[in-house]
Amino acid sequence: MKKTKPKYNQIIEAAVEVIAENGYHGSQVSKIAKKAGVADGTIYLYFKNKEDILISVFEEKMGQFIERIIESIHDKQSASSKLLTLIEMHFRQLSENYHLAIVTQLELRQSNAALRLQINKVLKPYLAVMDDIVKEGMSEHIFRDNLNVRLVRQMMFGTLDEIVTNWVMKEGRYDLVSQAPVVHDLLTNGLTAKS
Amino acid sequence: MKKTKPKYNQIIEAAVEVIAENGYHGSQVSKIAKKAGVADGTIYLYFKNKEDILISVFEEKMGQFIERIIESIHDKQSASSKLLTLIEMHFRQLSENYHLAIVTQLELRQSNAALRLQINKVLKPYLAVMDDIVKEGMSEHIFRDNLNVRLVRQMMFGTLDEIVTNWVMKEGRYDLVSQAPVVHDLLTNGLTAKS
Amino acid sequence: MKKTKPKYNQIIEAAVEVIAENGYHGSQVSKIAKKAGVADGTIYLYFKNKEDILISVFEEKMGQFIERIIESIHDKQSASSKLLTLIEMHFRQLSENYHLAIVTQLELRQSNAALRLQINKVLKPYLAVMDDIVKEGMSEHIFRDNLNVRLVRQMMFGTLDEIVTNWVMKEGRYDLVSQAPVVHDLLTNGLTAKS
Amino acid sequence: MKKTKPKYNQIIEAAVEVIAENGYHGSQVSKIAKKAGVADGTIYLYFKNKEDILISVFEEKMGQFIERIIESIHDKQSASSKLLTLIEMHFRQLSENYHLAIVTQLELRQSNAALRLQINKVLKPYLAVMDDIVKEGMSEHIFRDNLNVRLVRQMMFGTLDEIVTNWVMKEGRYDLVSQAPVVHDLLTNGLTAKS
DNA sequence: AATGAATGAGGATTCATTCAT
DNA sequence: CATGAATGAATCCTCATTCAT
Repeated sequence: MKKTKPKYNQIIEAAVEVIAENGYHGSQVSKIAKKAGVADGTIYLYFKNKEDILISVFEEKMGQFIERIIESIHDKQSASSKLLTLIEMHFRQLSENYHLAIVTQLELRQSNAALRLQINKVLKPYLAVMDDIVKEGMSEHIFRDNLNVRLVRQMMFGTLDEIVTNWVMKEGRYDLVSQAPVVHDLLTNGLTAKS
Repeated sequence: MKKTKPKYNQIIEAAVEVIAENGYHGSQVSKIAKKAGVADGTIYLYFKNKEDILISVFEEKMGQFIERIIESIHDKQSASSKLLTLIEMHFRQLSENYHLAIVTQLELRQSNAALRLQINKVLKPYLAVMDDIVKEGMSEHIFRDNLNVRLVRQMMFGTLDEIVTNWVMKEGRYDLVSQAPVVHDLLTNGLTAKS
Repeated sequence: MKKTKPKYNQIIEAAVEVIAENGYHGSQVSKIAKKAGVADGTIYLYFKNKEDILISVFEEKMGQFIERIIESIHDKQSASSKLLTLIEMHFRQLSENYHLAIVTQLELRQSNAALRLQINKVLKPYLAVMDDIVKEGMSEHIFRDNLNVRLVRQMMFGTLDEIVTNWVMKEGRYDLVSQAPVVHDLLTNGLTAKS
Repeated sequence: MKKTKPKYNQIIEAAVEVIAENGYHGSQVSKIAKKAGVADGTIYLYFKNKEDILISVFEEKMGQFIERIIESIHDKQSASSKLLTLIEMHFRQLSENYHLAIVTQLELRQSNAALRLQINKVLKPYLAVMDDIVKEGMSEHIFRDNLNVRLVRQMMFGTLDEIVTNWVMKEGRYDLVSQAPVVHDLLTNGLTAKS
């Protein structure tokens, strides 16, 4: 049976809340400790340093984020429906966790180069999922067979990321999930009018 | 006639270089002053505070950036060729100014929420140009007539931004400008195979 | 009958090693506990606090140190030969226990004033032995009869201490014990040429 | 004309007082700054870090200390009278500056290995003066001609150092300078009764 | 206009000690 | 007796900004 590490999770959850509320630079370790209900020093029994808290937050949360997306698209039949599901899940998960959305879209980007390298490493599996969908669509002949996978994936990720960031900066005042089909349509069919 | 304000420009140019070389957090006001060849205190005769330097850097540089794009697309006939030109110019200008690319794609994003609001304000005219192209394409019936302009523009900007950021993080080791036609094709035609 | 208290001695020995290897300020209680093979908390079943460990180290080690010197000089006939033996034993014991020498000559001196008062108390019997030799020499008329015992003892101890400290700082790269006769000669006959 | 660097000297003097009063570990940078009448940050315009303050205190004070001794013995005729003067000056200077005596005899020894290396470097010229006196005495045939200079110097320095340390620990309750002739006599003539 | 010496607020981290088990 | 997870106080240094010259 897996040990639950309650303190570790308390600190992770507290960090998300504190960063979302106070911003990256306003999030002192003592503030996170207080919110987590532990002593300052206890933080350092579970994390190497402050940066390690942030990396761990991202790893834990993105790990779940990606797992759920993989699960959801698993039983979808076509690359196209997989893409739609991915977009929906991407929007839904961040919609349903506004604090996390603030942290991933705004605050975590204020980190330094070293931390961003770690973040990119965590993102890799997600980008690989996108790559797989593109490749699958190509072999299914649903997508064009001469696509530059890297560029397509950058379009996909860049589009989703920018849309969520705008939504967060508008303080989540409109519905994000309902836009998934439109985004899916734009990505698959482009701007051009059908002749 | 506009005064040339040589010190002002010296400081702006110094700031771009210092930030590109030392990163956002390694760029102390004293370092910028030294590179600009002025005393620390002189900075505060031209800028309200450190944040004001950064905003001004972005305003000056993005101002030129956008102006040149507007100029370039001015004589293009169709929305589609305007979009291609915009993509080319976006890639070309950042390709040709690697220091600026580092600053806009990586370092300036480490700033706090307040600064990023300012940055978004500066970006507005650029986003408006994109919106206009989309609208023009719709009225020309080159693009579909039921496009959600905001979402399309977020797809466009997100795509370009993500592609340039990846290029910067790969240290500019491949050619960016030559990818413009492919990106244009992806945005206009999407992923789907032509029937 | 005295109980052997194995843990107590384990901790004392571990402390000497840890301090010699890591320096006074690099010797955390947890490090000593680990080397001794006990839990951190166990330390506090045998010692009042960290300072108490250090005092005890000094008491135990200096106790043996002094005992052996007293034993060695016991059967010597004259004050002069007692002095020679004391010098030899002082040098020999620290020579043969380099770790202890580092601790007594360098590391323990980094302690605070309170701890040093304790250390001086432990040294008292050793200084008394020196005083006795001086007094004996005076009553034997081997030494001058008007000596200021305190000053003489400070000269003796200061000389031996400085010589050993220099030797430790030179990392024990030369033989210490063989210098005992010269030091004995200097102390007894001084610098002056015989007429 | 030499610039007086008033702030630098203020900080040095403040450091001696603060360390003498509060001990090495009780001397926070902020306490030194306050006593010197400057802001905390000003300290760092003149010193690299806290350790650098301590090294500088020792350099400045020992520099003067040694200079005055060299000056005083300059016109003395024999090695023996030079030695007497050196002892007197050593005792006098520390007698007259009790704060400095506390710092050099007790507090500075609590420093780490790195700092002690620096201290030894500063002491070198003083030890060289002692060496010169011994050599001079040997060539004058006032001292024995087969003396081990290093050992003699260690005896001299160790003796003076131990005597001053004892005096400081007895809180300066007796006169130190008046003991110089006795110490001089002990060093030159040793313990042995004249036949 | 220009200088640059001086300011002083602010925070991550360590480690001796405790106490529930 | 023994454990070791948890505690929380305590401090050096940086750097944006000011202001007397």
